[in-house]
Amino acid sequence: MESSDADRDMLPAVSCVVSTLKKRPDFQRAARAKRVAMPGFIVQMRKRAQSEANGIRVGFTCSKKVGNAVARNRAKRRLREVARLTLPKLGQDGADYVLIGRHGQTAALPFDQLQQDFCKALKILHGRRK
RNA sequence: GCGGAAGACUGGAUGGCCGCGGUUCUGGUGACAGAAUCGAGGAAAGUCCGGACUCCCAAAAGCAACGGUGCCGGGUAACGCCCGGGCAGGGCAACUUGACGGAAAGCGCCACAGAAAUGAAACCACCCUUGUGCUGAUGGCGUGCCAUCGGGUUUGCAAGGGAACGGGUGAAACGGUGGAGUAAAAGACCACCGCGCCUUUGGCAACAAAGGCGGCAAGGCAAGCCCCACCGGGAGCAAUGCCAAAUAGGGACCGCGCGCGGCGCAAGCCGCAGGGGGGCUUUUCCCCGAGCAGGUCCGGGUUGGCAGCUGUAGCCAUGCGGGCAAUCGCAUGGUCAGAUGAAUGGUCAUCCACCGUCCCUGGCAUGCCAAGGGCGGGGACAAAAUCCGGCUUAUAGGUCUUCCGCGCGC
Repeated sequence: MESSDADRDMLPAVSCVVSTLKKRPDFQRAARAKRVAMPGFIVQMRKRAQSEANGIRVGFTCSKKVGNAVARNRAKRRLREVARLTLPKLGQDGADYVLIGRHGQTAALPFDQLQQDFCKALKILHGRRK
């Protein structure tokens, strides 16, 4: 019982490991792809070629427009938490996601709304790709 | 009690759920999993000074240039920092502010105004002398002019001289006030004050006090150049070292070739000359040119990883001792982030500060204060990036200590 539950949770997690984007060229490629704007953030999504990497990859960007270092760190942490809770269930394998923070709203909006907005944004992106 | 001065501290708390980065241990061939433990600040900020550390310039000394500092003494690894003192401003006081060396080394500037802006000179006014207008007497005649002699008390003009007190200008005018003096006056003279010099005393010193002398000759700006004293080579952890990948424009050696002289068959060696080596000089020392059709070896930029990377000029806690203090010495114990698209959190609940508003109670100088309750808002400035010592700037609110002035009571 427990083991089967664990297996069901583990199997997709193994095939869809969520890793972090670290290279500047990856961000630049994602910036040219499709994007959806929400009140708290902007989401970009790019379908990778198969040879590049495995699993879901996600990156976070908060420019100086967001504020000083404290404000940028807080915005980035909330975006990271949203992605961590949502992407393993709803993300598509082989895609790069980039979340961009916005001045004020990313740190101020209620956390529930941020999550709902992210689900909505993913639905729009995935629907458009078909 | 009110008002003020100086200094120190704090920078929300607790809990639930879900996460992140080191280190150690356990399991596993390994990817990894689990457990334990640690995980931002007083400014982590600005990157403004001083160092440690690393590499580069061939080394040392001197000079020049450039940059910095600038009362004195102490502290420190060092500083432009800190402490104590002096001097000068501010404050009734506690206390506080200060690019605070040199203006008789030199250059430059000081607008406007004013007579004059620095070896002084003299516009108005003042005083003296002389002449004259003027005026008196005598004489002449063309009766209001001329000549001669005299006067200057008052007044006008001119010339020469005295003096630099007064006026006026200015930020500033070759000391200030008073006296005596004179034709009028002036440090020309006298007293006190200021200034300069000398001596003595106190102090390690900056400096202060006292006494004497000089008669005053010496305006400000050095944050304009400058002079004097002291300090400083440059770049910075994206330093620097190592490994791997992928590839050429690079380098070294060999070969051909190569200033002069000597030795030698030759290879080569020695000497001299020349050139190069941080701005210059000296000394010491090092290197040897240009070219290629070749051969062999090494390997740059770039990307990734590892080291540097956190343990010490330490820091923290407690105690003792020296010192007015900054701080120093000793003893014991502890040792506390090391990320790199960058961890140290996300979210929810309750509480504690704080703000706004409403209700009720009390006080009175009738719109304020104090206590209680309800509702709403809501956490200051700001996050390590090689590491230390400082400075500067930002900071909601709260806490504590010492001191000063005023009022009241004893």
